[in-house]
Amino acid sequence: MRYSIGQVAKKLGLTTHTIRYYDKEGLLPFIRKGSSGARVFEEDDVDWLIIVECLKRTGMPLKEIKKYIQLCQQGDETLQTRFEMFQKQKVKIEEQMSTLQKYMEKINFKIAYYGDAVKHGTDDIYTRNKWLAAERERLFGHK
Amino acid sequence: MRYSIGQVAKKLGLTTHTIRYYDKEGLLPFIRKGSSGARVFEEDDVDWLIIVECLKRTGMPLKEIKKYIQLCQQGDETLQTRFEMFQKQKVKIEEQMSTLQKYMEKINFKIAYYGDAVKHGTDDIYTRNKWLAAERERLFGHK
DNA sequence: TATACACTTAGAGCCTACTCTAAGGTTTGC
DNA sequence: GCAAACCTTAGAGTAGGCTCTAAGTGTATA
Repeated sequence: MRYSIGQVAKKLGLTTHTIRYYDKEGLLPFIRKGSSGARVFEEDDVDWLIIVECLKRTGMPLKEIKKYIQLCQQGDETLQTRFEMFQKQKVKIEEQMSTLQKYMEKINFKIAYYGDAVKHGTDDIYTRNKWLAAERERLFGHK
Repeated sequence: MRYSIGQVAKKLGLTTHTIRYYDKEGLLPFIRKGSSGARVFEEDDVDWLIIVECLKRTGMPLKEIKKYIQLCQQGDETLQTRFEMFQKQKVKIEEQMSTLQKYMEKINFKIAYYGDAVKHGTDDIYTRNKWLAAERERLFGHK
């Protein structure tokens, strides 16, 4: 199966502009053009774009994704490097998840706080921001 | 306890430039200035900045954070709105976590793939990208 | 008193990642 | 054979979020 840029864009939730931009930036080096000059996406190219999306959405800058592509193009000598790259990315994702978890606790505190405040019709200065005060004390090391 | 902009920056892992930028953008409307014109951070102001960081790091644009501040300044009538704002932010974080989880699966697949490839010293085209092929088929609806 | 190191402002510059426009070529269906 | 709906390029513009500079003021220590 072969796909046009528009079909791929639609399926992956990107715009055709964005995909062409990625191509211009060297992120899609394997794409061929048909006789009319239009990009033809083979299944492998779609798989590739899915990986680009995955790396981008987990916080890897396009420049670094490009480096990965260059590693791929250099052949089997870079397999170990590529392996390590994905291991690092995994650690990065784990960090992001635990960071999100940490922020979730603050948000939950705020929800509890505003839940109370809404119930009483006003901010309760006595219970206000207990969690935050604890966090500030942790950062600054005193009460 | 009172803090200078430099002390706060160091503790929160921001630069003084960034904090001044936030102030300029209206994100720190409560900060007072000392006799020499320097910003004086009270404990409440630090707590406030911690919340700004929390919202920003969980993907809220500075503009929207500013709207929250404006709600805070409008008093008790906006308590319900603020409550809902944090509830929405919680949902957003949950979505981010499940998205990360989804991408983590792809990364794990790639790690397994490269683990194999490193072991054999070359890409194995037979097992290559099985997961990705499945994903592509899911998106495009055929084999 | 000198020197270092804070702090201040206004405003320019930068980076990433798009996003869009203009002008045009190709393909598809009636 | 022509309109609609694709596709192409080069390149300009935009948004968000900093990041830095210049020029200056204030404070603290030797």
